[in-house]
Amino acid sequence: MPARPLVPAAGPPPAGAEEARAEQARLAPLVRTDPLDPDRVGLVAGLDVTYAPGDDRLVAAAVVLDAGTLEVVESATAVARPAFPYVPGLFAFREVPPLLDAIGRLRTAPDVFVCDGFGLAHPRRFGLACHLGVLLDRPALGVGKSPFVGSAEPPGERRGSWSPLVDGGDVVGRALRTRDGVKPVYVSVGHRIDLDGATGLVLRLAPSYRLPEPIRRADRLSRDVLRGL
DNA sequence: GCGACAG
DNA sequence: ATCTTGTCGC
Repeated sequence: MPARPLVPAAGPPPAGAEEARAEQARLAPLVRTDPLDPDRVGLVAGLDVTYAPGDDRLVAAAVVLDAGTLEVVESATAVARPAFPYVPGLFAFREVPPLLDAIGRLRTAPDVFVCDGFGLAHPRRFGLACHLGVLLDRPALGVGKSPFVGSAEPPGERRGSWSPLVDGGDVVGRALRTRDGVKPVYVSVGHRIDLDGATGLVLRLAPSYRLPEPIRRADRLSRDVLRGL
């Protein structure tokens, strides 16, 4: 028998918001928070999607990097049309299908998936990073550029400082300073990783810029491919 | 009821 | 997300 494929077969998209929320409720209990040592991570995949200004085309990119050297090992892209509108809280239904498409074209199996968005820092505790992580059943984390839910005190000005992101009494993530004096990023657990592990890994992946290198690479690649269409 | 709301 | 140049600061 063949091994379980890295990427599961895509089902039909939800017919509407109600159906999408039901899907989230069904999958959310599957999220696991496991300790993960950032220093034991070998390969990471950065994920991002770029949208065409005029028409409804989009490009999803997955770029695999060596977590130690931050060198690109491999990358893949997928061109698609969004199968779901943008609705805050249902973001994953828009981006997960094309991202799975791109991930399915990789020949390596990354240890951790780094998503442009949130995981548990979500109104129903099931953001993009949780959704993708659960479908793949692989470790995943989310990095957002602005807070989505909850609030956090400004972390210290030095790189590495962080403060808890709290929503409804839950710690759902961290505001993390990746560069001295620069606006923090917001880190949250996606799946099979804990908040300490996610924080440590993001710091390791962002030695010189605000955003982790895997996300920067995926962002650049998806833009470049879209420009060439 | 009103405003806010990842990308 | 996307439409967009130069400019200030390290």
